[in-house]
Amino acid sequence: MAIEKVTSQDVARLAGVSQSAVSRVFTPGASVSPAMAEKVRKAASELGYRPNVLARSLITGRSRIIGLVVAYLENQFYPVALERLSRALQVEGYHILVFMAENSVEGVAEVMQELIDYQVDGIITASVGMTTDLTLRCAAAGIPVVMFNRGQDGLVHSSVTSANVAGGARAAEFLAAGGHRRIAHIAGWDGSSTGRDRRQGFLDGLVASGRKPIAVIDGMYSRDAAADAARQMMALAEPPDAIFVGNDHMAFAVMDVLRYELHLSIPGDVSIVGYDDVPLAAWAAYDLTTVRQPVKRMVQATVSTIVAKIEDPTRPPQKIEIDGPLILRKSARIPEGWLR
Amino acid sequence: MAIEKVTSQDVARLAGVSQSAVSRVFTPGASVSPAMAEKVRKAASELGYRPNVLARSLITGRSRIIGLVVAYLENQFYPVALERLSRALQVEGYHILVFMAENSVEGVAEVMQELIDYQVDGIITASVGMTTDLTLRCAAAGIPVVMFNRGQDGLVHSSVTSANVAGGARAAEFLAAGGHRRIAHIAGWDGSSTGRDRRQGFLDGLVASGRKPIAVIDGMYSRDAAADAARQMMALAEPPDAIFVGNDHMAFAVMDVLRYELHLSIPGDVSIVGYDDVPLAAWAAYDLTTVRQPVKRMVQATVSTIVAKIEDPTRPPQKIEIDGPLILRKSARIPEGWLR
DNA sequence: CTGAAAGCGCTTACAG
DNA sequence: CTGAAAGCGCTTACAG
Repeated sequence: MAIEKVTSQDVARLAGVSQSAVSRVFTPGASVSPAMAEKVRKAASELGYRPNVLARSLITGRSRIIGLVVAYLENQFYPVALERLSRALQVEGYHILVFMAENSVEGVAEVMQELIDYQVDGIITASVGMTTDLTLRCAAAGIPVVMFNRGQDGLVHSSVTSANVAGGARAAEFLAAGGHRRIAHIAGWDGSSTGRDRRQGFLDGLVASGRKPIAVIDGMYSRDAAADAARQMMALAEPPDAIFVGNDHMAFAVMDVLRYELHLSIPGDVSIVGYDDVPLAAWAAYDLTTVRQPVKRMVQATVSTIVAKIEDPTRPPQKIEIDGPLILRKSARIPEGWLR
Repeated sequence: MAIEKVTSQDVARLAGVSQSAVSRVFTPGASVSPAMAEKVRKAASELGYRPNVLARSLITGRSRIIGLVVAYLENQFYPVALERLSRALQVEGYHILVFMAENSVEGVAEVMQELIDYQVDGIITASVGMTTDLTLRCAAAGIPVVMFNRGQDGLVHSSVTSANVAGGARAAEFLAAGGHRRIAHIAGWDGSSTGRDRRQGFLDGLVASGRKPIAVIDGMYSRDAAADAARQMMALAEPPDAIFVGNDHMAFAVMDVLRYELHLSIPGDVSIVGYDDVPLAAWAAYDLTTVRQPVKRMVQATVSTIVAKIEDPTRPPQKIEIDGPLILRKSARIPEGWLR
């Protein structure tokens, strides 16, 4: 049933040339005469021959596989990024091998091991915290790593994030300018750089406007945790009139609690600002004012960084930060005369 | 900087045994003495050795890579399925190589070619229509294919779907029992078996209740197309009082149009029933009554089917259909005494 | 430009 | 149980 695999040998035989010649025809940049190329291509297409990428990788040391380590896909930001990353990488001749990780040290360790087994040319991590241990092991194995949407203190790996501190500050400034008096923050996971940076930027921004948050709770990037945080905050004697939420995914949960459990109006009773601008944020049901993460440019930067590093392993790691605008929609009161 | 790769040779040298012995220790089922295993493992862990999966695949003819062809990830059903597929396959020792396809014949053709280049052990397609051409080429290359959430007329490949005809019928029966008088359908893409089957089941179910739909429009599994369809239907002299929508992703768009453009109440003015039961359907903002696709069981069936077929290529293709319940929420009037 | 040969890192008969 | 050897399908110096 299964037709025999056709190899460069078979093509060589049919074309009446050496096997090396066949290989050269399929190796960009190798020197072959037009006549040879012609003959070989004809035979190849007759047999339906294509080079075995895995065999090639054994000798070139390049698998053209990029490992993507990701912990969960419920937050719409990640599927969107995955789709874009995959398409952009395909254009460069790479493909993504998916590794779903538990967000635990052992989970990530196990995955890293498998990544190495598959001889991936590079690793992109998304939505995973990586410990220094693993970081070092990758460096030891000589595999370039780019952290997508997560930063790192040291300068071991490259990372691509949006300008989270600035974004958080922008949210603060906006909410302050909107005349809100009791501003709270449901933060992104404190174990992540994005969560910490957005919180930091937000608090700094508030201070710059001469204010302080009335409450800050870690929402863990989880719907349930964020919903609980919202309930807690709204049970305060003086509940917030504005909440900056660490990402859209949590903001949706918060909005659901405010509207459908507490029967509050948004932004009438409480203004909500999110972070990410996932497609769902633009749907009428939420219509969420949010700080956009420029996924397209983040993906471009990620792809070009990792490709460059694969081609030249001596390249130093880069920290890339891309600024994103505040997208005005209907979930937060817009300050008079606000022009962005 | 990049530490040298450690090979089975290196381990053999350190352990003072032959390279084949090292290989055997890492080959499940090969015969090695406990003493040998002990020695080799010690040397291996000392050097941080792990077998090169790609080199292994060259000789075994098994890459332990499954190609996943998927067209888009905006519909939350697919990221959820991707995550579950990936985790389940990881347990079986496989990983997913992602191929984002254009939903065109050429797009899929190009992708199929690359799939073969990477020597994938099997292919799972999701959200893609495949033409018979490609179908045959895969068979020719001897690569097992399982179509996830899409059926096929012939019996060339295996497929795993939910019981779409039955599901559509269930929706019809439910809406009819709810006493709706003007029932319409925004159908899934007519080019897909799921879209056609759900429509067919729905129409049959309506007939069984002695009714006919007042309108049927192809929503193309697209938010925009579905929204347009909703606008068209609601502009009718006698607009529908219930709409069965071919999947949740479109149903959300329809609900947004009804509520926020037309200021109608759901289910007060119009009942909505969807299909899939994606996580978002349970969120309070939509609270969508929908026919569940049992993703977990569909994934299990997909994984076991493809693994079995890889292990025994003579296995005949299978068509697996898994029944899913109607999940009652708040977007559709519940008939009195309705007990499921 | 072209071919013969070595070798990438493994697995797997084949002897012993 | 163990080792020497062949070979998976390629790429790439090395001669010519």
